[in-house]
Amino acid sequence: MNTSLTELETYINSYFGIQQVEKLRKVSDLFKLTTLKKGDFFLKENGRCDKLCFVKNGLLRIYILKEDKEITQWISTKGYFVTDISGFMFEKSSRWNVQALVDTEIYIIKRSDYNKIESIEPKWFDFEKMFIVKCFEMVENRVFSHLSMTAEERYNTYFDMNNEIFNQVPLQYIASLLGMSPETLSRIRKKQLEL
Amino acid sequence: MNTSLTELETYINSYFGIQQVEKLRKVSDLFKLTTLKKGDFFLKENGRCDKLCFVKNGLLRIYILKEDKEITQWISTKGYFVTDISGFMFEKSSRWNVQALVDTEIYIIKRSDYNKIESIEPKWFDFEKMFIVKCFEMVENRVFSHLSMTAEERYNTYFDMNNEIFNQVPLQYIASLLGMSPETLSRIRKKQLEL
DNA sequence: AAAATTTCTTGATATAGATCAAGAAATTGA
DNA sequence: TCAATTTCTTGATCTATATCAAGAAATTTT
Repeated sequence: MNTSLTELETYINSYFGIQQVEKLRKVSDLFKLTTLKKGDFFLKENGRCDKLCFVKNGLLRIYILKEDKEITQWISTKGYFVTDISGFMFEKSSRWNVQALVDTEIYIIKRSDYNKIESIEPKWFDFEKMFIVKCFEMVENRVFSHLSMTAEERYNTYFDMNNEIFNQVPLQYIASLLGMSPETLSRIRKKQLEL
Repeated sequence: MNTSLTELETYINSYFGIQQVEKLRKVSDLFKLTTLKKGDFFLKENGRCDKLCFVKNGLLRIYILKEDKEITQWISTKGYFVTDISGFMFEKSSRWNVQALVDTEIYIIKRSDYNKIESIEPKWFDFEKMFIVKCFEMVENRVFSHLSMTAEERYNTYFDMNNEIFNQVPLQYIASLLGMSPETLSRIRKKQLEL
């Protein structure tokens, strides 16, 4: 592997395992760079879900409206692949809203182009499967954190992995994603400062 | 599709989408029927994880020991496929314990045989991917339930989908899986009876 | 840069759910 | 079938976290 890979190629390599430079180029050419302004949506609840994106920079919030409350399921930073995976894979409409929290650059691939990848890389199915399994594992860990940790422990774990977003994102969203109220998050953070 | 399919074939058909009777027979022949006595383990934490099983009847509990407490991640009933998915796929050791809660009949497939399926059914990768995506969706829903529901709401949702296991399983395990104490579960159930 | 809006913090209070303890009920096993 | 063990229930109490409210701080808009 030489060093002339683009950022996107590097991520495709590391997430999906494609090795050959030529294939990486062909696959990454299927992605189109787009800019979302703060507040713009990549996906809307119940809307079409025929694309996947990769965050080049900026922040995307995945959330849903439930009984007049916004529940933030996740916040994706630079380097994440984002879509409503089951909407995308099963050609259903999106369950989630995906909205830019700040001006955000994303590489978008349409489903029709996504489906071409297997002809570029025959091992694609295998790579893709492994990728989805990793996603599964990550979500499974989140369930586990709710079965076995306090709010403060969940905060600490999340903070250790994601500290760079705390000065960019309204904390209320992080509170929601961690399953606690904004006030509780605020108090936990205060307590941590005092130590 | 005729009606002479075995139970296992029927499940493989409905979970993975394989249609042809001949292929279903070949795939299901890779599974070996085994009986676990109550208390026997299918997988052990940190043990080998080179097999997947399908529950013919009985109950398997997936759990982990954390700081002297058993955290029950899931209970699988008849019709579930069970393994430590990331251990199985990535050839790592198992993260979970999987133990029979009652005498349980399972069909076991070894990883080496599992890997033969793609030669029987060329579309296997696709079916398998869809299956994993469904698993992902299910776990994602569980996360969402912890972000947006009370203990009682989680109980109700779970009960509606799984009421048949409530008279077979120690309730403490169900409490753990729902992320609440046994006492809380007991009180919620009492309250529901009173309505 | 001031006004308007949104977000965050903090205190007071409420409450869901945890913990502890003990007896009741159910299950297992000799 | 009776004793031993495990599980469940219930009450009392405690605690983590939610809610409400109001002012402070930060951000956005004009």
